[in-house]
Amino acid sequence: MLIGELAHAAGATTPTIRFYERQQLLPTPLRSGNGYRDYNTADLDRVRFIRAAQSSGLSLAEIRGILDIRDDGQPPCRHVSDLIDNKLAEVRRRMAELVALEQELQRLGERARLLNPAECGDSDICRIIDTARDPIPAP
Amino acid sequence: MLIGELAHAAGATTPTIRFYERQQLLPTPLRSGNGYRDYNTADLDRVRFIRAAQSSGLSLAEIRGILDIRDDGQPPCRHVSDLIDNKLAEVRRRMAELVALEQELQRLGERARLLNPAECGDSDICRIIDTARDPIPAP
DNA sequence: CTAAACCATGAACCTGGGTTCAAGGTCAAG
DNA sequence: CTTGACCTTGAACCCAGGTTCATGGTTTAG
Repeated sequence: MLIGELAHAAGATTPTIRFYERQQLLPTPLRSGNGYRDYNTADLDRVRFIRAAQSSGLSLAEIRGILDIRDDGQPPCRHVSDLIDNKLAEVRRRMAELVALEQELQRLGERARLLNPAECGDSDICRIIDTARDPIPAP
Repeated sequence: MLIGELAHAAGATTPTIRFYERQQLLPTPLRSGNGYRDYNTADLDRVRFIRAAQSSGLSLAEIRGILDIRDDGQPPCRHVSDLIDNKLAEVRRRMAELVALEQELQRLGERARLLNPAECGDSDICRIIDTARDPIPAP
């Protein structure tokens, strides 16, 4: 299989495959007589695995950790399971941050609606965002 | 005010203040006789504004947009209001992505619990993540 | 025979928001 | 008069996950 075929079949691009090789995510491939990389279905499975793991939020470094265990001849189940638990906790932390950010933005949006542009003096940069002189004129 | 005092008062570091200056977020400051940057309270307000806007999820480029309008003598209310609305939509998109990711990770976590490591052959990389040969042995 | 469509390599570049480094000037206290 | 804590500059570096570029070889269709 040529590199372009591999890339296409796995939903990646040719430079990305070479990049994965440099990052030790893919083994040094065989070469055809003309010097072209020659891939097999195991390589395709591997790239597909990388993309699947990536779409589950794993970083390339974490994926390499899994592949290294596999290449060592061991089942990576335990490691993967821990990785998933940690990632889930991380996703939940990030979601909590986004909820807080959403609330903050909603607060700012309401301020923007209550605030009369004509009342914005030159002394502040933006009374919507600036919380220093906080109070808003009573309606 | 010295740069270190400004940084400290605004909750930033000295290199960050210089960085903001390079990024045109802060005007070229006055210099004291010894060549030191000399800041006033308007500068402090400005840095505080930048930090407040950043903590509401605005990028430095967006913040510069607001400051440019201000420096132009106009009230940036309308622009800021739009920015906030867009940012809110973006945060909600990102949250939806994270919810999907959370579900995916939960699914993988359950798979990990159902899957018997002893059954993981050498033929796959990791049956928890790999969805190719999906079915899991009935309990 | 030539043009298109592949492939090869190494190196540089991108985003964002800074941090770190190297080499040197300034100023107050002890 | 020296030590330490400031300040100055430009340039390089960090993270991740690639993309882009320059230059050149190979193969296939017309």
